[in-house]
Amino acid sequence: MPVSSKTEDLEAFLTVVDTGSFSSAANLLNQQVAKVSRAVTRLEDGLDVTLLNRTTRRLELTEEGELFLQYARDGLNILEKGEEALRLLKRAPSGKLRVDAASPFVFHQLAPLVGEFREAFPDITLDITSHDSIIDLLEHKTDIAIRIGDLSDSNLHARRLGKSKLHIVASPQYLEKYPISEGEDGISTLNKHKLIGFSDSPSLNKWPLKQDINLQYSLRASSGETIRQLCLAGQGIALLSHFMVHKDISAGSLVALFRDDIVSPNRRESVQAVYYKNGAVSSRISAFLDFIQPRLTL
Amino acid sequence: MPVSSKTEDLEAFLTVVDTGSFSSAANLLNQQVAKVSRAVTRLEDGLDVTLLNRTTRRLELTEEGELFLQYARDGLNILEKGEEALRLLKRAPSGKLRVDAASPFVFHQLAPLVGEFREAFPDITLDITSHDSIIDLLEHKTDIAIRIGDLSDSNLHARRLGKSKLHIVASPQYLEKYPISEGEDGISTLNKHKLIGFSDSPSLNKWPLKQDINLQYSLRASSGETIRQLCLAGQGIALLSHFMVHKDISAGSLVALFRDDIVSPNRRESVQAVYYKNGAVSSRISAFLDFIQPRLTL
DNA sequence: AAATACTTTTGCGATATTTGAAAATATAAG
DNA sequence: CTTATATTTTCAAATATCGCAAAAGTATTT
Repeated sequence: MPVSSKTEDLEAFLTVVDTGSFSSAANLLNQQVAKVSRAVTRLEDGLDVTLLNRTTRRLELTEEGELFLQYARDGLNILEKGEEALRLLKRAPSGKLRVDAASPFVFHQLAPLVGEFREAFPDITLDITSHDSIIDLLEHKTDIAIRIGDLSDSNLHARRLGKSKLHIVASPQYLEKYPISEGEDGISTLNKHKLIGFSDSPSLNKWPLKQDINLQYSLRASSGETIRQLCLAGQGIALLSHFMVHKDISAGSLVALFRDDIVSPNRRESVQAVYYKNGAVSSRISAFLDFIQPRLTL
Repeated sequence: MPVSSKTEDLEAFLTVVDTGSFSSAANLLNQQVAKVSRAVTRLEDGLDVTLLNRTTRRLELTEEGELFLQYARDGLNILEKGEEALRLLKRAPSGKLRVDAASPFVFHQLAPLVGEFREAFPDITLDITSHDSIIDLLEHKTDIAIRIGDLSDSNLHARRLGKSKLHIVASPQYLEKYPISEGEDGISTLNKHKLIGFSDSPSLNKWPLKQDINLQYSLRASSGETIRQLCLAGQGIALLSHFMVHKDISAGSLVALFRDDIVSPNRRESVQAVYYKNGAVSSRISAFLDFIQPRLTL
């Protein structure tokens, strides 16, 4: 049997009992007296009992009212506690948070932030996973996936964390051995070089060049991190995201080839976080994203 | 802080969790799927939290949903128990029932029924009171007042129990000593007789005579029962309700004077029960009235 | 890829409920 | 009887809800 009483009406009933009158209850609830009156009447009609015997001067609980009052109080208190628990949960995020991202992103971006994040949110248990391909969030009980590049349509919510520039890089050692012109003409000589590409990822192998060149890779790897290592080891030229190589470039262990205006000027991969969201975003999720977004170097 | 969740929405949420899908929940609740969907969405919006991560194929409680589920279940269960308690209370009436009636009515009508009533409703504790004047039900915590004659307007509900004929009576001993003509002419001689009237009750002293005679009482009493005793003792002629004297008349200890057509033919006092009623009538009240009404001899 | 089968969500007109303000009604006190 | 105060009712306008159908999402099969 379903519960017929509405919480609003129960609330009104309890307040009337507590304050001893409809008008003071209305005052306390910041409502019209008429509304309170109607609420109690509706409650009584729904329950098919008289809860309060009332005149304009007096108010008395009937025996039925007395009986029901206890239940109404307890029931509402519990619901109220439930709502309060949710509010607390939002205020001080806690629980398990599973984040999935490509391993290079974890390695270069997420891992360095973990320590600080855990200090800020000690009640959140992080679980960082890396999968080769795009995963199903529900199936892997994953709260957030960080994806680079275009999203396939889905009913997930996405939040853009930023854009990462793409660099064409090689090590100084490689370049010393196999020099390449830094000018526009250098691009057309690319296929004469040792190029390193991604296994099974046509999109990542499409370099942002003005000229449409069908690049020939003499070396492939499935992980961007492997490709970076190969570059550092002087194995060739590769296209890698800024977030993976900016330190190497600063340190001089990798060199970024070509000026922006020679390759397609605005070639940037967008970095996005996707997550389920029906109503509000879980506090864990927003805490995490709010935390990392300003700290990322994309 | 008031509870924002509506019981209907909570109910939908719980059913969805229990059945594992919106459509089966809708089926169980005999509602449209759309309604269930909207209910859960409304709940989530109100709480500003995502309770269920759902696709068309899968359904999973979020951590927040898991947390809130417990409270929602408990809260609704308690409210449900409250409503069930009220239903039980109605089905098997119990508790205190305070009935007020004029003492003659108690004496002649109610008292003889008490035994049987208590057998039928062993959980009802009867408290029968008699007050001289019309009482305030709330003030005396009285559930039912039985009143004879016209009611003054009030916001009480009234239920007519029947009408009681009025008899002009005297004892055979009195009549032997002071004979009176049974015909129409006898009425005009009334003021030569010893008449017994009510103290302080003009209405009860207005006899239902065709002729408008200003009756002179040589004896008065405030209680109808006292007047009856005085009549039985041969102290004079009085006007009394059928319910008070029908046994005396049957037994021959009192004589009803004048035929109906000689006094005003339809002079009957209505006997009514009054009680507070906002929504439904308390089960005690209706049990009592349902019980006594067919058993009264008015 | 496209078709299919099933589930949830959304759009929308029709219907029902709720609302605020004022008027009406009820009660107790002067 | 009047007054002061409290509750209920009335009524039109604003909101919300409902049921249906269409749309969108998801996973499996063709």
